[in-house]
Amino acid sequence: MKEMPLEALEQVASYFQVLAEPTRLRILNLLRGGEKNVGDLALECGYTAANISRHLSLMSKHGLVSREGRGTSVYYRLTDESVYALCDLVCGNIARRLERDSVSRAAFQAVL
Amino acid sequence: MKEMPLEALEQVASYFQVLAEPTRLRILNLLRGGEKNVGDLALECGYTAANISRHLSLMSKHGLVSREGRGTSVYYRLTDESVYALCDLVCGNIARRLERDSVSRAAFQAVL
DNA sequence: TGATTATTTAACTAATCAGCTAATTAGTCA
DNA sequence: TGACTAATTAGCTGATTAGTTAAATAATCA
Repeated sequence: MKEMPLEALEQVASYFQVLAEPTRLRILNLLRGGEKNVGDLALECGYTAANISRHLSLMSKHGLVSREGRGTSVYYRLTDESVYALCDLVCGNIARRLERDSVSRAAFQAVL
Repeated sequence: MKEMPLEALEQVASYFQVLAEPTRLRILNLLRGGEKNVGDLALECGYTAANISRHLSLMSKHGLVSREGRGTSVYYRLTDESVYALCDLVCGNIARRLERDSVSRAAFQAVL
């Protein structure tokens, strides 16, 4: 059994924190289709560009997305696809819990 | 590309939220060694039993840990080990980011 | 240069939450 | 039953943060 130093726990926790927000998950999902700029993401999410920009900035800081300015716009893309593996694991865990709790899985069948 | 319904995003986000806290990660790590009761976990973490109890209650609600009362004590154990797969993926992502940023990986080598 | 558009940052508000202490509940045993 | 121990819950405080609007910063083009 490894002893996790506090600093490592904090880094792992802050990474999970980035994923612990529906709007950021939505942005990541939108980026499955390829890079998009801030304004387009804001429109698709129905939030202000300022808000989306802050979400993207946080995700960029944690290395989930990469930034590239072209013209007056800034395009973001996924740094790598491993984030989807995380989400798939979580979806699996949630589905298993729902199954254990004998609750309808209908809401997640579309996702899995 | 799947369209994630908002409710699903919120459930995934709230699952990540459970993992986005150093004390809860520490508890999960302590439970690698097998079940423990609230008081022992509180001692090992250096927090009050009230605090640890609330963390355990949240994790139990999300199906990460299972509760079993024996005598006057309540023992918690991991529901399954899949949570460690999540943490390993995150550790890998953090390590890769540190590598990209040309920063020392020393802090994580003990963990990987 | 100035005008225009896109993004970022600053400052604010409301909501959430980790920690605490104190009170309450639950289980054991004399 | 009452005394005792363990766990949970209620209520509080300080810190964090997702959203907003407004101001500031880039980048292009006339």
